[in-house]
Amino acid sequence: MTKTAGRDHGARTFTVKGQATRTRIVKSASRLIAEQGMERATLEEIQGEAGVSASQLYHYFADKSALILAVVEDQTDVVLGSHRALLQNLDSFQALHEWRDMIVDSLEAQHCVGGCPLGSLTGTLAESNPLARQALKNSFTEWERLLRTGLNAMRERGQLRKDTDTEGLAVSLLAAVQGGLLLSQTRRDSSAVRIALDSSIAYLYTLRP
Amino acid sequence: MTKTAGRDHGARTFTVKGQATRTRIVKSASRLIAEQGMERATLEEIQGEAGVSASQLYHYFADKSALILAVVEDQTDVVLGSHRALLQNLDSFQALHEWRDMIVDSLEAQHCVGGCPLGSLTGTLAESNPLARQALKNSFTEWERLLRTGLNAMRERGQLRKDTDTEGLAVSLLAAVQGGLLLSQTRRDSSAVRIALDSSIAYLYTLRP
DNA sequence: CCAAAAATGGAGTGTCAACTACAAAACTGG
DNA sequence: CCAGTTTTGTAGTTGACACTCCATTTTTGG
Repeated sequence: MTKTAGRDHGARTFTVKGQATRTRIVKSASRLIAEQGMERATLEEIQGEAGVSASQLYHYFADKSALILAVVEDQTDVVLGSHRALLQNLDSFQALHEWRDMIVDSLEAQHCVGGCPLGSLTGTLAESNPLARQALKNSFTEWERLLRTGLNAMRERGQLRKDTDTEGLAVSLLAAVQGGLLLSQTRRDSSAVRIALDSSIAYLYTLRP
Repeated sequence: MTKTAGRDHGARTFTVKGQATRTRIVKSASRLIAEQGMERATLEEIQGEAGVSASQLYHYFADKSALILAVVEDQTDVVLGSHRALLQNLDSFQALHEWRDMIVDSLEAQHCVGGCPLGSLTGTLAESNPLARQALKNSFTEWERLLRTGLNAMRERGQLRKDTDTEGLAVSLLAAVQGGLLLSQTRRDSSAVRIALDSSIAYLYTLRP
């Protein structure tokens, strides 16, 4: 008979209070990692930020890399959530510009610190945490799918030529977002991502029927 | 009278042998960091890779962050060096395609591991090491300048319209490189960066006179 | 060739962060 | 209301890793 309390991290059963605590930990970890990088975001600091003790942290996560995985999932939900709203009814170039503004505005809201949460996590985790890399790969694939779906809708509505390669364009747009955010993060200036997106959109204009 | 041997890391004087050792350390550090990320690349491991002792490492570098700064400089030289050759005589769209191939080929040569050394370093250091961020910012600025100069040359040669915004395009191209490499690194598949660059170049084609 | 400086060897130390042990408190469900 | 379970507190332990000390060897420059 196994004592199932404490560190059974297989398929856990949490109370509402427990879920709240778990969420608080993940959100705190996400915030600290985005704001000051993985190295400086120690578990102790995360505990302080979340207002929990070490035992609580290990009650909800097997180890640090499990927490990191939860952070990747959380940031994926946050980022893709904000994009989904705008990309699901991508019916015009106007909507595309609004999408660009959302990206630029949200970067400026954090004063260009952190860049894209998913992009930054990739930089730190891609070569050190295979599970996280896989999760990030899936996140980017889904993001790309959102873009492709939106572009397909525009194409169906006759705003892009029928032979438009929406698959390739989705990758290009995502690359422009990521590259632009990386440059803007480095420079603490949102102009890079704005310019990169404007170029990508300008290219789309040339693909009108 | 100060004993200037050992850990005087202000303005050092090295013998050729010393320089060689220092270089060996930096190269080993660059390699390990690129291949397995900052966290897993401990100083001990770097010592092993370079075949030096701890005292040697601290003979040449004040501390780890000084070594990291040297790594940023080293990778900047390596990356920009390979681009300079191709961008300095950017005289045609053909040359632009060769530039794209160089990027794709060099990523494939390392099996898509590490992505862009500078981009990955940014992901890990931007929010934890202000000096490194500044150095990376300068590196990207110089990279952008190389691109702009190349595009200017193309414009002068009449391959781009006279009113072409080479400044913005340079940023866009750099973003496409960085974003594409990030996605390719995550997927271990070079197609993303190839597609991103092809789109950017396709846009340039629309800017011919 | 010989001092002075530079380069290296080897064996540490201190700190910090991830992780644990164990028990008490607070819930939950019947 | 009570047994079982989940949640939390306190006080550790451990190991790794950045960094140091000092002696010794090698090199340099005059």
